[in-house]
Amino acid sequence: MVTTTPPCRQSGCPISFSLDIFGDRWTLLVLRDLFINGKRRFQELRASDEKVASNILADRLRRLEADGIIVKTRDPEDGRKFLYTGTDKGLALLPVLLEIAAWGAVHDPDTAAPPDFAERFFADRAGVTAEYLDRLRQRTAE
Amino acid sequence: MVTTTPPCRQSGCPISFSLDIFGDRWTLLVLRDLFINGKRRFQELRASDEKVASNILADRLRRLEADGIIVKTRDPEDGRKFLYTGTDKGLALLPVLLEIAAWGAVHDPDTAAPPDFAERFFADRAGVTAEYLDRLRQRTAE
DNA sequence: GAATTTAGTTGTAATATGCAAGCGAGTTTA
DNA sequence: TAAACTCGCTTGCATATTACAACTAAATTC
Repeated sequence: MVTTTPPCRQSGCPISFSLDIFGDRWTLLVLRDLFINGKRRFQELRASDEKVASNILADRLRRLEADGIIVKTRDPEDGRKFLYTGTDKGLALLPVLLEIAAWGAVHDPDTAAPPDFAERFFADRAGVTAEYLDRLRQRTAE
Repeated sequence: MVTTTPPCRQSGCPISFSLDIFGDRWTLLVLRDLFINGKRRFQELRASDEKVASNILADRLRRLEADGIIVKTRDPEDGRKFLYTGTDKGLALLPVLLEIAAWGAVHDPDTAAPPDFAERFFADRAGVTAEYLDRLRQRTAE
């Protein structure tokens, strides 16, 4: 079985604290799919380009819920499915995700990001972030 | 030996690209010590609160240099030592580090971050980032 | 030139991840 | 109402990564 115990480095450093939660190879990709790509269900998350293993995905979703970053609810339209939704604490990570995306867009010569994304983001971080947040809220309200 | 081959997920996603470079348990902590805590040498980096193993640290420094994020030079004052210094590409990650730090500072009840750090950062991201960058430049110019 | 410091490497054990197969609960079909 | 089908996982096992301790080569100091 996949462990659920965090590394627990506990040095008091806020970066160390954050990385104990999402400083691994998969967690931020899951949050990207949830918060930027608008995915909400297990199978949707599995279908990401990076092909996360189902046991790893299950483990990360469990941790994220335990850390209060997402909540898990049954899909009212199909009782087999669950919906994963970001909490306020989780959505507060959107600026982190976009900052990482902007750096990658600038430094990856083969990026698939929209051509003007990084430029727009650096010119108006708050505005672009709010834009992505609105888009997410619209989709999760459907 | 510790491998040096990156995961190479290559999906075109800028977040995935970035995480291939620093999406592991140690790389961002190394960059924190270099860019925020002003450390420059192997032993200084080893002495971090999180106690990174020497083989892991050596591997991460090697990768960061290969990815053009830091450069390694001999210390002119002591030929046994090397100095690790951020490139422009590397220093462009400072906003990522500070964004992560701000989130951690807000959500860690036991944070050791300065009490007003997150508040100041959210009020003026560019200003606070420039402040940290100046502080770093001063120290590396010594 | 002997002792010390620095920046690592090497071997081995522990831990995390990747992959394929399977399973139980809920849903659809007949 | 029962069989077949989804969905969200779990399990077992192989591989990859990390942790820990000991050791080494090069440069410096005494």
